Amino acid sequence: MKFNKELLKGTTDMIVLKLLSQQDMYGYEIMKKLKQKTDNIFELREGTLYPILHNLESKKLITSYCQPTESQRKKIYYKITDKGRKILQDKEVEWKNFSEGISKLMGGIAYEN
Amino acid sequence: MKFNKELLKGTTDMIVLKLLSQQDMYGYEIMKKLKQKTDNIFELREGTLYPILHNLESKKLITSYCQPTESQRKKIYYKITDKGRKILQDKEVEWKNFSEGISKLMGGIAYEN
DNA sequence: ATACAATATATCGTATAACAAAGTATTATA
DNA sequence: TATAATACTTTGTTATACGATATATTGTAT
Repeated sequence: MKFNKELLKGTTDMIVLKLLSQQDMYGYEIMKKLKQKTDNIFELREGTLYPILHNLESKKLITSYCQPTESQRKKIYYKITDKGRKILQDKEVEWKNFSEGISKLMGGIAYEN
Repeated sequence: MKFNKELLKGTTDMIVLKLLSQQDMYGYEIMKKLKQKTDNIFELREGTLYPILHNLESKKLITSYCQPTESQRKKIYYKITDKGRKILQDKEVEWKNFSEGISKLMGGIAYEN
């Protein structure tokens, strides 16, 4: 990643919920999709993503199911819930407030006090 | 504050350096200035700010001095160094990359995959 | 005059969260 | 047939913001 990983804190739930709001996905797919969508700028590692998914599920913001398949490979699909979409909206507003605040601070003209 | 405090992580050094790039200030003044400049949206508490100032000073990004005064009150003024200004620029670029990445993800149109 | 709020700095313990690393197992490829 | 990629899990580490508490000075209200 091209930035301090600390910056990511507080945004991961929003990112995962957003991706799942567009389509159901399994964990590994989310990792790949995030990298691909952001030209490798954003990345969530296994040790970060899977605990997040378990946590979101425990809060009923997403649900999981196993796609019926002929292979032995375990794939756990996740689907965003109505509650999840609501929380996603809240988090988007929160992010907007925060990033606009930073912009105001950082983009501020030198003479303003 | 009107947002998840986790969002602040990774941005505090940048914020403090930015404020000090505009004028020398003492700790308490920085706290007040930040609140005032952002209409109470942003806030750094003592337990956050003072350790940050000590840390930035240990890294030579800021220096401190005591303004000569008739009062007994201890006020430690901080001044950004050339190194501090350089690091501030780096952090601003980092923030730009990060926030643009989030925008791309969150503002993305639903049909894009 | 006297209590209380605001100013000013400091530090310790706590909580959260992202990551690295290591582990297990399946499927595809060289 | 070994290796890489896929797929999920868990444990320990690290960074960092905060709450709480402490100390002391200065200003204000009763």
